[in-house]
Amino acid sequence: MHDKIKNMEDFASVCGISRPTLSKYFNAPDSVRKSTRFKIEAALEKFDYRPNIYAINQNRRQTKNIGLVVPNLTDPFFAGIARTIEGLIIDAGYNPLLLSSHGGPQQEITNLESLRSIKPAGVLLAPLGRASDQRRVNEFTREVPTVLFDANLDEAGEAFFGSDNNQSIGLIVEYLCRTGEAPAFFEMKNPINPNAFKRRTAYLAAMEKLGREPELIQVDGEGWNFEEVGFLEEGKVISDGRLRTNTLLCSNDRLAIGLLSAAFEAGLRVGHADGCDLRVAGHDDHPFSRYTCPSLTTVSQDYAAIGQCSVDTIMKIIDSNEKSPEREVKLFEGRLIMRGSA
Amino acid sequence: MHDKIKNMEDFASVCGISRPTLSKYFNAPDSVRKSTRFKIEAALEKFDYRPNIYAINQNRRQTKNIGLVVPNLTDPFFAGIARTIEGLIIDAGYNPLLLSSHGGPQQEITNLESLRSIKPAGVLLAPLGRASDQRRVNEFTREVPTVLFDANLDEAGEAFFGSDNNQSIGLIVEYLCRTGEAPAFFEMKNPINPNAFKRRTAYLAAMEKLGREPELIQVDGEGWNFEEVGFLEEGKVISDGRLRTNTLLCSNDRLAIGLLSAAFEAGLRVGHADGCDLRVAGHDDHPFSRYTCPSLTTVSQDYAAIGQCSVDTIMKIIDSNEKSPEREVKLFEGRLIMRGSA
DNA sequence: TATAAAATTTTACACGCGTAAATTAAATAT
DNA sequence: ATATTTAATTTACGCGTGTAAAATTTTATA
Repeated sequence: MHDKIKNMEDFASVCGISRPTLSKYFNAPDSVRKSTRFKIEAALEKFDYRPNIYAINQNRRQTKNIGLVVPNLTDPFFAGIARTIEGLIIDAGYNPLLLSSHGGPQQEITNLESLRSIKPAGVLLAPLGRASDQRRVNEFTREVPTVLFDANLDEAGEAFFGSDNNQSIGLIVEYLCRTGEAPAFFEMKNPINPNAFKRRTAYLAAMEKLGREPELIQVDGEGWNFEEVGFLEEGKVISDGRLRTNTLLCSNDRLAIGLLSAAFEAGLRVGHADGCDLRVAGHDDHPFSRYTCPSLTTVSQDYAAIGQCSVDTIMKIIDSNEKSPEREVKLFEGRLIMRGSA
Repeated sequence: MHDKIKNMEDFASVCGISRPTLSKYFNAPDSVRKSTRFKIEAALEKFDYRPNIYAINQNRRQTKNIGLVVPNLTDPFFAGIARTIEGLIIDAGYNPLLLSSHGGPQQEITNLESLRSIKPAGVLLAPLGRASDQRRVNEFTREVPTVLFDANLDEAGEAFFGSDNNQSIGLIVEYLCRTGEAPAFFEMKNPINPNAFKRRTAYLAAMEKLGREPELIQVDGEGWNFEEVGFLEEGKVISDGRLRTNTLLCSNDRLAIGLLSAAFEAGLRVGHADGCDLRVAGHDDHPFSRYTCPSLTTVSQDYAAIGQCSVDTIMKIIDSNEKSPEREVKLFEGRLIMRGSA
C-alpha cells in the first residue's frame, strides 16, 4: 500500500495524474484544475513526497534562489536588516540565501562566487563599500541581476537603495547645534564600514551650512571592533583634553557605545541635562542604543522601506527578465531619535 | 577558440582528458596523476568552467552541505557562535548553510524542513529548547544525522555539546557570595531562551551548597527582547523596594544590560566599589558586556571548544556513515569574567 | 446542444553530472 | 627489459526533473 515514493513518476501514479501535470502543480498550484489539485493535495497528505530540488534546479531556466549578502552578521544592525529582507523574499515566493562577508573583501568575493554556483535568480548585496574589491563585484553584477543596498558602489548593480546621509546627518547636526554646542565629528581615521566617508562629508556640509566651524576627531583603529575603538580612543581624547566642544557626533552608534563606556569610566556625565560634561550622539539606531547609559540619541534609518524597495526592484528585474536601461538610485530619509545622551 | 564551455563534456575535450577523469579531479584533485592535474588546472585558467552543483548533488550519494541552525541570529551571541562554526565547517571541506529560527518554534521546524529538501550530510542544531516542537525535531533527527549544541533536547540527535550551567553558575554565585552579599537570581517568569531553567536550578543548588537562602526574582515579559524586559522590570523592582539583597545575578547578559540601563536611569550606582548601591552580574559574556556602564561581570562560555567538538563529531558521524550506539554528551566549563559591575 | 477554450495526457527529449565495469595506457618496481 | 601496480579511458546507464508538441479530454460559452 504505502510503497516508497521515490520520484514524481511514482507520486503521479498514486495520484492518478500524469507527471507533467504534477510538475505544473508544484510550480504553480493554481495553474491546474481545482479537482486535480484536490486529488494531489489528498495524496500529499497520505504520502510524504517532495520534489527533488536538485533535479528541479538543474532543469529550470531559473532557480527560485535569491542571494542576500551583508557586510557583517555579527553586527546586530545588519542582522536585523537581514532578517527583515529574508521575510520579504520569502513572501515573494523565493528562497533567500543569507551570507555574511564578515567584514572582509575576500569573504565578500567568496560569497559572490559561491552564490554564482547556485545560479540565483537575483542577488541583494550590501557591499563593504570602499573596502570592496570593486572590479570583481562589478564583474559579478554584470552576470547576475543584483540590487545594492546600504552602501553604493560606482555603477555596480541594477539599482541602489540606501539612506540619505546628507539628510540624516544634517538632521542631527542641526538638532545638536540648536540645543547646545556645535558637535565635533568622532570617527575612525581609516574606517572600514560602509557610509563612513559619506557621513564625514555630510557632517562637513551641514556645519558649513550652519556657519559653524567643523572639527574632525579621527582616531586610530582597524577592523570592525567599533566599540573597542570608541572606548580606547575616547579614553585618549578625554585625557588629552583636546576637545574644543562638549558635543560629539559619532559616525555610527557602535563607536558611540564604546565612547559612552569610556566616558562613564572617566567619571564624565553624559547628557543634555544641567551639570553634564558631554553630549554624545550616534547614527543608525542600533538595537542596543536604547539601553546605553545614558540612552543614545541617534538617527534611525528607514530599513523597512529600503528592504521593501530592494526586494520589489529585484523582483521586477527578475520578472521582466531584462536589465533596466538606467540604474535606479533612491535614498530614504532618516528619523531623529531623541534620547538621553544629547 | 574560446567556445563556450557548457558542461563537463566540453571542458573535458578542451583539456584533452576524459570526462570521468575530470569528474574524479573535481571530487578529489589529488586522486589524479600530477601531469593530468596540471593539464586540468591550466585549462581552468583559460576557460571559466565550474561544475553544475545541482547536477552534482543530484547524483552524489551525499551532498557536501551541512545545516547550521541557531535560535536567533539577531542575538550577537549566537551570531558569533554561528560565525565560528561556519569557519570550522568550511575547513572540514563542507558547505555550511546558516539558518536562524528567529526565536520561534514554527520557524525552527520550517528551517529543518527546508534543510531536509537540501539533503544535508549532517546538521548542527542549537534548538530553542523548551519552546521547541520536540516531537518534530526528534522526527527530523531520526532522518538526518544531527548534533545538538547550546541547548539539549531529550534524546534528540546523535550528541550534545554545551556549557555546564551548574559549574558556571556555581562559579559566579560563589564569587558573589565571597565578595559581598549573596545574589538574588533575576530571570523571566516564562523564559523562552534555552538554558534558562537549567540556570535557575543551578542557582538554587549553588546557594544551597553555600548555605545561603536563595531569592528568585521572576519578572514578566515575553519573547526575545531581553534588554527591554530587564529594563522595564528592573525599574519596577527598584521602585517597589522589594530587594532583600544588593546583588543580582541575571539569567543572561542581555537581561543584565537592560537592568543596568534601568539602574542608571534610577540614579543607582552599580559596582563593587565603596558607595555602590547594587552589584549586577550576568551570564554568557555577550560581545557588548565589555562596554556596559559599568562593564559587566559575567561568565563566558567556551564556544571555541563547543563549536570544535560539534563539528568534529558530525564529521565523524558522516565519515563512519553510521549512527553511534550511544548518545554522547559533553559539557564545557565556563570562565569567570570579572569586570566593574560586581 | 454545439462550439470554443482551457486543461490534461501522452510522448519524447533534454539537463549535466556520478558511477561502475572493462579495457588500455602509463608509471613504478623487479 | 619485463612484470606489476596504478591511473586513465571508453562505454554505458542512471538520477529526477523541466519542457515542448501533439493528441485528447474536460469545462466554459454561446
